[in-house]
Amino acid sequence: MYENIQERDITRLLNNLQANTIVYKSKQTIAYSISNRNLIGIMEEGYASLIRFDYDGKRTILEDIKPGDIFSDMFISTDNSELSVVADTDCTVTFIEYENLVEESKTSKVASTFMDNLVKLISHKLVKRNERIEILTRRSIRDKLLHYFESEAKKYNSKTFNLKYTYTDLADYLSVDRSAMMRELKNLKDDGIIQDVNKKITILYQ
Amino acid sequence: MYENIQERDITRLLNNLQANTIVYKSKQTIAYSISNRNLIGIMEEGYASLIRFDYDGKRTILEDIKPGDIFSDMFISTDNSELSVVADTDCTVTFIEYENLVEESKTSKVASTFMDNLVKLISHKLVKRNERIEILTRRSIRDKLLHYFESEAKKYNSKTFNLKYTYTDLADYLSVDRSAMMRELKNLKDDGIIQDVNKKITILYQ
DNA sequence: TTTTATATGTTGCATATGCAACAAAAATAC
DNA sequence: GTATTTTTGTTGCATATGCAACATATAAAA
Repeated sequence: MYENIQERDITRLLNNLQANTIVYKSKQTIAYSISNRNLIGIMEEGYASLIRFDYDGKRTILEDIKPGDIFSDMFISTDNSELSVVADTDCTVTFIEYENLVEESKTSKVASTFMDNLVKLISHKLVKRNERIEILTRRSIRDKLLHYFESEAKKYNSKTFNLKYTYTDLADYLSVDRSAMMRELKNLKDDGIIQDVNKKITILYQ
Repeated sequence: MYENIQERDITRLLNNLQANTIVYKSKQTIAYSISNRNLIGIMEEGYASLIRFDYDGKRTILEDIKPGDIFSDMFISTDNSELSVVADTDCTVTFIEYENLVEESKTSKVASTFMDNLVKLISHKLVKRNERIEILTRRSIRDKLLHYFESEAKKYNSKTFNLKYTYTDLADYLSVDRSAMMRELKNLKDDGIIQDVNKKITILYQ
């Protein structure tokens, strides 16, 4: 979020924007704090997840939030307020008001660069969502798994990579029944299409 | 895209940004023109769709582009280049280079407002993607249909509304087999959960 | 108009997948 | 260290759903 901005300019900008920094403990819910209006949270330290909790207890991971990432109620539909940001580790978050940033950007080059970074981060989120949709639109669990594996392989530029999710979380991400996914994973191994030595996946074809 | 900007300011800004306007015929593919780098297309007139074509001929509508909407290669993953923007009607599109806009925004208030609008439009896209994911993560066709219907009902603030998709396109949007969807639609009608008088849907419960 | 293309509506069939219900292993908390 | 929670691994069963293959209706093109 602070690309191409000098350390001291960051401090001055955040001051001007009346940013405030809050520390959260692991497993705390951060979302409630941003449920008002047009607040942008910048993850300074720590990791969190954007999660939807279903009426029937099912949960879906929508996004992994890493240091430098942002999150905001601006990106969340008003309808479905069941979305929340949950800290996976202890977190430090800086909040700024978007309208303040816009005002500032009209007179400050630093704030303009900040807006530039903002656009790029949101665009990146959009790309990630498109990838997720890409996977979710596959009709079978096998297809979903293979597409996920292929996109990970492409990302790490290697046919072998470590799963960054537990199987339980992966089933959530792919939005399929976990046991059915485990079964299909076994099928893929039996068919010699992939190798899976505890969460180190290797794609065997081509 | 031009919210809060005066007509004459728009003209001057687009000039400064060396924007160029292209007219497309219905059914033409617009995407190829934007496949270079960081070009933003502003839909001035007409309608288009962001579509993914599968290797096996399946297609998925990712987005409906209306007048005032934007599209860009910035929002599209580099991996999956099978995404394309296809004109549904004759279209007029203005293209600007994002980097030009950023430079301009450092010295021009009008460009800053433009950046503000850009952020809001992309955020809105993100919200739409979240809604799509919200629906796609439902496990059954019935659940997908009901969630789609409920979100439409909420949008129009009425239990009755007209489907804006053909059934074929709706099946694409929900990413399910069309015939299976038709069957489930019939079940929902038979069970007295919805009414469907050619594409005028009414939710009957509550 | 006539022709062609696209959308709607329906059905039989095979099977993929959700669900429930476990046991065992691993990780985390105390 | 022990206790507790979470994750992994597996299976039987019922059925929802993809697929193929139609006929008909509607819309677009000629």
